[in-house]
Amino acid sequence: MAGLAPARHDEETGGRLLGIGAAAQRLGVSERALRYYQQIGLIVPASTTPGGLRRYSESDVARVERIVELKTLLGLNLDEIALVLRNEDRIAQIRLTYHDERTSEDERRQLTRECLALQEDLRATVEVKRAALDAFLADLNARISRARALLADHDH
Amino acid sequence: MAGLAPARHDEETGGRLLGIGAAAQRLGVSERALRYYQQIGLIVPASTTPGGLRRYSESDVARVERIVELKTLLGLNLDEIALVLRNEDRIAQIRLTYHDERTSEDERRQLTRECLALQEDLRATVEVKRAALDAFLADLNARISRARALLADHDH
DNA sequence: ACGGATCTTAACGTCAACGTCAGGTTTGGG
DNA sequence: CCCAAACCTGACGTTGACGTTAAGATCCGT
Repeated sequence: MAGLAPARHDEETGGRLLGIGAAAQRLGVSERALRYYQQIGLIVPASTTPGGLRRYSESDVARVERIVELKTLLGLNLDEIALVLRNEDRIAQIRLTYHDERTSEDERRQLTRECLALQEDLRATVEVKRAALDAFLADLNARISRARALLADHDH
Repeated sequence: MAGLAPARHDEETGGRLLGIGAAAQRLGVSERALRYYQQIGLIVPASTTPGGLRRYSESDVARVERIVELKTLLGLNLDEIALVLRNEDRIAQIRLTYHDERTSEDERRQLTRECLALQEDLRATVEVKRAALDAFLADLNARISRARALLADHDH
């Protein structure tokens, strides 16, 4: 089974669904943002009431948290985030298909390779960013050392 | 003597100045962006022709490179970038007037300390980002390892 | 079955960071 | 001196990611 993976299917949502207001508050984003994310296909609430009100599950919340992370941390725009999420959805689907009896050995290997390639692609871009950030930090530290030297010199 | 904002000593520009077109092409930004950066006070070209054409020095180019770096790498907006650059200009100016008789010891120490604080503040935010990025990478690597394990298992 | 909080869609507004003309000016090579 | 290329200054347009009403529907506790 999935260890810590959010492979939660909505059969297991246990009734603890959030309205859009509560979800927005917990996430620290606006209701408008949640509707907008849905509008552009980033997320669909786990269910809706017969009257049409959005109900968000915990995995929905986690998904939005990921959206925010990808946005603030990696600086991706919503189109790029859509790509990443689609990849991850694909991976989840592959994992499901993988355990299906009707899936052949060859198919499974193929799917796993595809999944691996997608993840490694993302890792490559992230590592480029990390390297650049390290260089930036090194430069910054050098500047700080020089300023410190100036100070120490003056305090003689 | 235009000693207002840009404290770069371009005595040694050796005539190798770039027009806005060449500068933009080398930097991979638009001419409009360069004019806009000037408009909001991020950069002033090293000189202008008597007719009013902008001429960019190598240090101007370097400055714009820094702007782009701060933008793409740290995700700062132009207002925040203005803050960082002004701080760095200040440090450069302090370094230049280091042996100026008219600056008192106390003044120098105060300025240096102030700049140091600002730099360390920037470093703090950058390091937070770096830590988050590392966590992100670790998670990604874990996912990749699991996928690899799946593959190896199947290749048995 | 009612009323107030919560939510709906639709539509227009906003802001940063430029893009894109239009119409006139400057420059550098021949 | 001439002219095409490069450049200038406004001024208005665009795009992404929402913010903000407006006018009405839905949910839920009593």
